Amino acid sequence: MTKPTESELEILALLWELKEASVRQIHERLAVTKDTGYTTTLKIMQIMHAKGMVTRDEQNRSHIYRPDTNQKETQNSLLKNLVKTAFGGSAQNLVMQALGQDNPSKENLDEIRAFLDQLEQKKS
Amino acid sequence: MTKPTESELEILALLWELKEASVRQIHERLAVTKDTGYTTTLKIMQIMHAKGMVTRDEQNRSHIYRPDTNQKETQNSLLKNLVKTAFGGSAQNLVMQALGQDNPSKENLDEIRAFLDQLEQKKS
DNA sequence: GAGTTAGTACGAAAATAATCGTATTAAAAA
DNA sequence: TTTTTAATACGATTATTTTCGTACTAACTC
Repeated sequence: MTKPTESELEILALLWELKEASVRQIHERLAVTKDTGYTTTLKIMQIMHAKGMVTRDEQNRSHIYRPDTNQKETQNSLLKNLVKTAFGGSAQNLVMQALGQDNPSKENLDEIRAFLDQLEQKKS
Repeated sequence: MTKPTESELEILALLWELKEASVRQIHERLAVTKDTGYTTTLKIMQIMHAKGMVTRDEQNRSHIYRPDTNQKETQNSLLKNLVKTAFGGSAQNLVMQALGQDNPSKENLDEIRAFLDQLEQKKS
């Protein structure tokens, strides 16, 4: 599992969200926040396809792409890398930093608490 | 504040940890896990210096480098970026994923709970 | 003092990633 | 049927990052 580049990751995240999409759809989402040409998006998606990160349905003229990269695995590997390189190896440090920055709602907080309880259950 | 590259980040993290270090020291730490030449490490640290990410004491023949990049700010910006690109914008998602992967101890869990309570306090 | 070692400086090459222009063509519209 | 539109393919350029070789020199050793 090779690490996606920054651009690839942006596209992958959209595919995870949308389940499937054409180049045009992806491009329009990207274009909201990023000033990039259509053929650039196309090219990157073609590269992703060549790398096996996505599959595509070529039945129709407009190809439909689907992610073929495990979301959780990829996220974990990125997290692991970030913990290692930027947080001196401490995942807890990262977690607190992320929480502190996010300003979560009461509901979010409770949800995280529930999640913590659940983790603790598993340990026994 | 420009985003450090992957290699720069590795070095920066070591400097955050050590407070100060020579190129040799950094290189020896890096060499444990990474197969890279001494002058490569040197060059990257020179670039970091040129960018103002680190300061250095040139009094002695062997220069001593110190981080001149805010650790928390850098971490936050990296987190924010990761949340955006890989976690569909949900910091909570990232937090849970990180926790689930980390398998934290009872003590860690309690510490995080305390931190959550503290966050909630601040809101009122 | 001569030679060796261990540093820095720095240009340039190599590797990787991102961008875009142009050719081609299928499908839709006129 | 002709024209226009919208899609893919893909080479080539540009930008960025990493790597390394070589020159130079201060300090240490003999």
